[in-house]
Amino acid sequence: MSDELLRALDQAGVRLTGPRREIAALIAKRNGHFTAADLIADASKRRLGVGRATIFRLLDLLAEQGLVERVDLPDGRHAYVPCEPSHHHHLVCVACGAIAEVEDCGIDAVTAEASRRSGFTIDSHRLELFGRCPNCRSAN
Amino acid sequence: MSDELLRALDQAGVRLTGPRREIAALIAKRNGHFTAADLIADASKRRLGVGRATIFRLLDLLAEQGLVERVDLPDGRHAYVPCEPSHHHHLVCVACGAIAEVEDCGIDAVTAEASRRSGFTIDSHRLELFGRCPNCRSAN
DNA sequence: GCACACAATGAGACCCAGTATCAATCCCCC
DNA sequence: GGGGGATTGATACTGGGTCTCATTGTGTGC
Ligand SMILES: [Zn+2]
Ligand SMILES: [Zn+2]
Ligand SMILES: [Zn+2]
Ligand SMILES: [Zn+2]
Repeated sequence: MSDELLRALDQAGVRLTGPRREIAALIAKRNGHFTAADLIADASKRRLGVGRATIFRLLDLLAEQGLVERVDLPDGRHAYVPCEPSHHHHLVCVACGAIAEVEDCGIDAVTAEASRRSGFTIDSHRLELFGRCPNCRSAN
Repeated sequence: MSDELLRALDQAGVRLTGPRREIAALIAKRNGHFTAADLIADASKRRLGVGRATIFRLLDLLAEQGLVERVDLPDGRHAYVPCEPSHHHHLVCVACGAIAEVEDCGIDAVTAEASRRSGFTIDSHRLELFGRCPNCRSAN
């Protein structure tokens, strides 16, 4: 479950403290995207004594390591998605929050063309796809 | 300058009030992206009596009409970009905030392929490109 | 041009995400 | 097992954005 996250953190030379283990477990138990507020609520519901600040700090750490990625939802909320530390994008179900990963984004051609026309150099890009997962589509 | 915004609002059946005209003028005077806080600062600097709430309300309205688009900066801030109400994306200079528009995003193929593999239906997408404009690149 | 119904405004309180601070505590390595 | 530096949590704080509501301003029909 959360072993994967913990192993990756350990590998990166991060101390595996009690609170971090507990938060990692909370993340592992979630599916789809989640917000910091979700984790804070989870933690308080289970009366783990972890503070808000610690949760934000761990999320920053995980994001740095690419183990989690920030997604900006269409409504402006900031959410996180657990993911592989390689370049890819996310397909977000707007109904239930389920996530699918898009491995090869294939927009290098798009960025190259945009760069040529505009004269900008392009350092990075962000692509998010929003729709409905198979479950939510049929449940409709 | 701001006539374009005002005309579009009028066309949409929105009341052209004094505060809205003033805020539209502030937006027209900006170039590149701006945040709500920027506009609030502008307004207070010129001692226009417009309230914070009015600025947020107009931004929502403009966004609804597609006259302005929300951009999530890499650092998580929410900014706005004045733009045409047609599908397109933005190329944002991370150094000075300059904006270029990418007319044809050309990622329909990407979304179609992602949809096929994942079983999701895709309603919308968001693509943002970050880099440096020609000025900032040479100024380096 | 005038009055009226109703949308819009602004002041302020309010809420929530995220950050800063700092003394107490905990890991990890020796 | 001990020591030193990283981590933690309580708390205060900031800043973005929303809500409320009494007051004002707009467009409209006459
Ligand atoms: Zn779904
Ligand atoms: Zn990509
Ligand atoms: Zn620039
Ligand atoms: Zn597009």
